[in-house]
Amino acid sequence: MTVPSGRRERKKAATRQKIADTALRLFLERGYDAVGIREVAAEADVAVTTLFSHFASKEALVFEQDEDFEQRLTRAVTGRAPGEPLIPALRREIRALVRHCTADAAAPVWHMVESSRSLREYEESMRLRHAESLAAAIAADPDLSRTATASRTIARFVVDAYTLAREAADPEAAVDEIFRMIEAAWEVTGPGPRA
Amino acid sequence: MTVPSGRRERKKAATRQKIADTALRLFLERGYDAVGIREVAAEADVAVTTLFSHFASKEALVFEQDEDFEQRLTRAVTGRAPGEPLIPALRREIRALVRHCTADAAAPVWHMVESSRSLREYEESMRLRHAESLAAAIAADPDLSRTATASRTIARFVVDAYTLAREAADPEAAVDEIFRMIEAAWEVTGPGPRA
DNA sequence: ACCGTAACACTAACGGTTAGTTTTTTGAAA
DNA sequence: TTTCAAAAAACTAACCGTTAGTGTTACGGT
Repeated sequence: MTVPSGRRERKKAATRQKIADTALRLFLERGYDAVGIREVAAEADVAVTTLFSHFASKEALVFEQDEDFEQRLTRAVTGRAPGEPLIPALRREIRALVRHCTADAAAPVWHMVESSRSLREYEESMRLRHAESLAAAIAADPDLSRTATASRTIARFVVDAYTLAREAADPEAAVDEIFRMIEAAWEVTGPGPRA
Repeated sequence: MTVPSGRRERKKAATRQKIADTALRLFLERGYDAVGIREVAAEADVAVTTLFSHFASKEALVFEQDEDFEQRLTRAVTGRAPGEPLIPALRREIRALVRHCTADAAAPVWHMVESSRSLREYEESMRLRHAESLAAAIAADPDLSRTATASRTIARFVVDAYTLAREAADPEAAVDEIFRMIEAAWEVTGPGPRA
């Protein structure tokens, strides 16, 4: 009953994937802004309303699996080795994420994002949501016990690091440089009373 | 000839102001999302195309004088007293900006911004532009001589401080708390070779 | 075999935005 | 004053993303 037995879920997932694949292909072929929603829907052979039942907006077609990013950040906090300090764990994760998105395979997609104003804006507000999740994870960790403001601030800084490093000439070096700054900022926020 | 003699400029500015005033009034009266562009234009007695020749988007109607913010940030850097260190100057400016926008008079507008998704997103991407300007000002100051990455990072942090402090329970205290973190982050970025 | 419902389709519209074109206003030269 | 170029504004008509309203089909449990 509550476990719809397979076929429906698979068909739905297939439809979603077909839409996302078609969209990304068209966007890369002819440019994000030059391809309309009606066109994507037609090419994927679905109705426009169906497309919007799978994706909240045109931009969301491009950032299909953005929940990965959010989960990887929060898990870098909640799932780090016992006793491991926060900042190195986050640096490791950001490093991996930056390496992944500056890899050659991801280059065309990233170029597309940079070239469209609406995609850039969408990504930024997406990152802010991620920063809020990260802040919640940090604030919830009893080993850290920072103020709400300190948690939110560090979370923002970490997400900033991702965005800034990606755009730097040497992304890996930029991650290190920015994380030295984040580390220092974190140090001056002493743990609260019952550390 | 190349100096259009007054009246034209004044009339243009008056039209712009009338549009902005009308828009803000309607937005506050009935809600940002509930008021359409065609309605604003009709009430201001201008054509829709005229409205869009003065403002790039509906959201821009609300953040009419956002260049103030940008200029105040960059001038806090370029116009600070000789020998005055960067971070205190920026903290002072951010303090003033936060105080200004959390004042009672600004409360209705700010509430409106918070209640609309598109306004929130617009503001965030606006702040990023401001951060880039600030980064340029920092990078251009020979007394500071930091790397491009360090400049951009600190600029982001400072703009983050504004956004985060505004939302904090005690905005003034939050500015101080966040700026202690920023100060520490700044310290670890030693000045370059010819300091 | 039957029914509830999840997935999808279709039509039609709404609201922001822009292109294309034409009219009015303005500043200054002739 | 008349004239003229250009700026400002108007008007029309659309484009595009998005949503509401309303069926229709395909599943899955009973």
